[in-house]
Amino acid sequence: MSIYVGNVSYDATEEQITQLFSEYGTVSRVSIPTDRETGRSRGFVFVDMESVTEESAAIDALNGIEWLGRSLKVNQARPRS
DNA sequence: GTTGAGCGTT
Repeated sequence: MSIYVGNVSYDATEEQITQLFSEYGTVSRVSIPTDRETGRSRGFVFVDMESVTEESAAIDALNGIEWLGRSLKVNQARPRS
């Protein structure tokens, strides 16, 4: 069970993501995939929490909010291919 | 600037 967060600012850090999501539960993992060539954030992150209840709460609360100047798109993550 | 890795031949 993990959360996908799209449209995230390139300036966002794991720590900032953790703090944001910790408001709604315990963050067990944060992943910010970076572009292999440029080393830059790709503009989205993945967050895992300790229970589906917490994840649902976080998705519900954070989807669509403005954060670091960007409008977050928070969804249930798709499985990695 | 919207879904994570790896470079492996079952």
